[in-house]
Parts: sequence; structure tokens; C-alpha cells
Amino acid sequence: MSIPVKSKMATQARLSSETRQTQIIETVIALAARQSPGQITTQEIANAIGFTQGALFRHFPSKEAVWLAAIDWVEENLLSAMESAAKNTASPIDGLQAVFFSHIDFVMARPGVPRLIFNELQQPADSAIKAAVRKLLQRYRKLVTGLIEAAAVCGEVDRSIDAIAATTLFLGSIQGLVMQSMVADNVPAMHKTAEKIFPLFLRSLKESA
Amino acid sequence: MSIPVKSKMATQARLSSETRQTQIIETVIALAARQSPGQITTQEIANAIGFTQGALFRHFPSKEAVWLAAIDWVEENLLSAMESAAKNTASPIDGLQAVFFSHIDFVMARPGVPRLIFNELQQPADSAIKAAVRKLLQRYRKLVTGLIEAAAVCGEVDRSIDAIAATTLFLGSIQGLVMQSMVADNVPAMHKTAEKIFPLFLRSLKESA
DNA sequence: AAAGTAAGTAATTAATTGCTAACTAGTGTA
DNA sequence: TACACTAGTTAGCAATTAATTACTTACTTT
Repeated sequence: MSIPVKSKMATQARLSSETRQTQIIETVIALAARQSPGQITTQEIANAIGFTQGALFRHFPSKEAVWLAAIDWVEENLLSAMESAAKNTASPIDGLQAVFFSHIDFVMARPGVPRLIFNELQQPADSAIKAAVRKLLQRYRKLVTGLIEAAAVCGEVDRSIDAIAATTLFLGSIQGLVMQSMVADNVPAMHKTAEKIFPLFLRSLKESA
Repeated sequence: MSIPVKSKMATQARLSSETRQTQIIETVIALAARQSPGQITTQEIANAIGFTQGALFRHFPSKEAVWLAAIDWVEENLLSAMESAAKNTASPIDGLQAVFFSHIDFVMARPGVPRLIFNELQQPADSAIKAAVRKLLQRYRKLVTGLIEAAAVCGEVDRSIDAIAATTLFLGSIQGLVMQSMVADNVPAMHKTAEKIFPLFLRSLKESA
């Protein structure tokens, strides 16, 4: 004898969990472009999608799972973009250049990404999130170190170069760029600045007089 | 006729507000070495000091004021250390080296500092905190750019060098180091790595063949 | 058409957090 | 000594937040 209650629900389009998951990840990265990733709430993500907050938990078991998926997304997309850019080049030096600029272009298109990485890097050492970032960066370093060593073998750069240290400088030069654009809130200027920075980096690899 | 309540207070030593302020700032920086600065709560700061949480607000009007003071502390201490290091050198190149390593030494002694800066950099563009960080970095860049330009005038480096871009690379090379130590949770290794990175940076300024 | 599954809503919860207020107690000075 | 001042405590408020739950409804399958 229960009286059925008229629903006032304005139910959202029903999309597959898979679709929602990618939507959630993309939303997180979009939101991270404008605010500190640590301050993004599940409510905010839901609002951006046009969801209720509870609906998010139909597609991820926890907030942490969302961040892990976002880092996976970055690894999948950024790394594969750079790796394929490196392959379509004639020499290791050209490969380095291709990696450098594909990273810059990626970040310009998705400014939230470096903020996400910076943020998760600050997590405690034993967290799952930090482990994921570590994995991503290790893959990145391997790609760059390989190219630098190959360039040394070809004689394109100083044969006695310390490829590990040079990789840190490579990553650092990009980070310097990213930091500058964050300080100045001027992402569009990144590419032009990158064109000045990369040649400087290259010179550091050259035979010293 | 109110009955006076026996107090169970185990009152902490009464220190001057000035003393407490520096104590709070140092605690924040110490805590930032081990966790994301954004997750540091007033309760945590108070616990570390041996305070109650309410007592903190006797010395700072708000949490934001604590962060602003911390950034001021960094500017005061890091910048002045680097500036004085630069002064006690024979040449601009030596000055750059002194700045580089005094920064590294500072960060090794206080690993919380770069995490603080990274974190506050992610605040919205219009926040007071971000403005403070901007000011700090501007002063930093001015110091480095000046040295590079002086080196160019002396002929110690390529006269056609872009000092602005080189400054970004200088800062980036330090950031790369810092990031590496954060990824690996291995601050002690920083100095040795720095000794490999700085010569690489220097080569990027040299006359190209 | 009936049944089952999965994605949505709405409401609520427990915990946390920044901050405040009322009160208490050392400290220095008139 | 008296008294103002300042730093401490305790308690609690208002807001926020991740997560859960009971219920509803759309789509798929048989």
C-alpha cells in the first residue's frame, strides 16, 4: 500500500561507465588548468560534467582512483606522443628536438597536466599516486637518455657526456619553461620561449673547446 | 554565585608573539619537507609546536597570513644568501656558480622550501600568495640575469647570449635537480648531481664552434 | 512484455577544518 | 600590590568534503 512518490529528478543522459570515466579524467585535467589540483573536489568535477556528486562514485571507487586514472592518462598520451615523435626523425639530435617540442605543444594544449604532476609529486613517498608519477618519469627519462647516448655514439654530441645528468638538464629546461608560464600566467608565450631554450640546451651537449 | 571551575590547563610556556611567529614559520617549512604544503593544517602546526590550535591565531590573523609570512621568510633568507654569495666572487661566472650552489645547499638544508614555492605557484592568478611568489622569483631572475650579462660584457661567455632565456635555463636546471630529488626521495644525492649539472649549464653559455 | 542491470538522483553522514569567543593565567610596570 | 596586557586553554560553530545509501529510471536481453 505504499504510495509512489512523484519524482522531480531531471535525470542526466545515461552514458556508459567507460565514457564517464574518460569524461571525468578530461574534466579533472581541464579544471587543473585553472586551479590547484589539490583543491579540486568531487562536487566540482560533477558540476562541470552536469552530474550529481554521488554519480561520480558509480564510475570510480574513490577520489584517489580518479587521480591514479588521470596520471595513467597522462602517461598514455604524453609519453606515446613523444615516443612516436622521436621515431619519425633522421637523427638522435632531431629526435631530442622532436621530444622537446612535442612535450611543449602537449602542455600548451593541456596546461593542467604539469600542475597535476607537480602536485602529485608532493604526495608522501609511499603513496600509490607518487609511485605512478615515478613510473611515468622513469619512462620519460629512459626515452631521453637513450637519445642522448645514441647521439654520443654517432658523434653528434660530446662522447664523454654524462647522459643521466644531461637528461636531468633536459627535463629541467622544460620545467623552467613551464614554471615561467605558470608565474606569468602566459601559456601562449611558451612556444616562442622554447625556441630560445632548446638551442641553449643543445650547446651544453656539444664538445667543449 | 557562580562556582569557579578548576582549570585543567597545562599551559604552555608563554613566549612573545614575535618568537612564536618565527617558530610557526619554521614549523611550516619543516612539515612541508614531508608532506604536501596544501595539506598542512593549523592543527598540525600547533601539534608540532606543542600548542593548542587556537593559540596559533594569537599570532597570525589567518592561515593565509602564515603562508604569506613563510614566503617572505624564504625570500629574506634564500635570496639574501644567494646575493651575498654572488658578491664574494672574483668574476660573474664565479658568481653564477656561487648562486647555483648556495641555492642547492639551501634546499638541501630545507627541503620544504621548493615544495612550498611549487605549491603556491598553483594558486589562482589573482591571489596575494601568488603575487608574493612572483615577487620572489622576479628578484631571483634579476640577480641571475645581471650576472650573465656581466659575464657577456667580460667576454666570459658568448656575447650574443640571450640572458633572459639563459636565466630560465639556469632556474630550470635547479628545478630539474629538485624534481629529481623529490621523485627519488633522495635529497642527500643533490649536491653530487649538482656538480654534474652546473658544468653542463655553463657550456650552454659558451661560444659555439 | 518481463526481468535484470547499470547509471542516475537526493539526502545524509562522519570527519575535518579554519576561525572565534569566553575564560584563565603569567609578566611587567606604575 | 594592583592592574593592564598578552598569551594560553577549552569548547564549539559553520562550512566543506568524500563517501554511502535507498530509491528511481533508462536501456538491453530474452
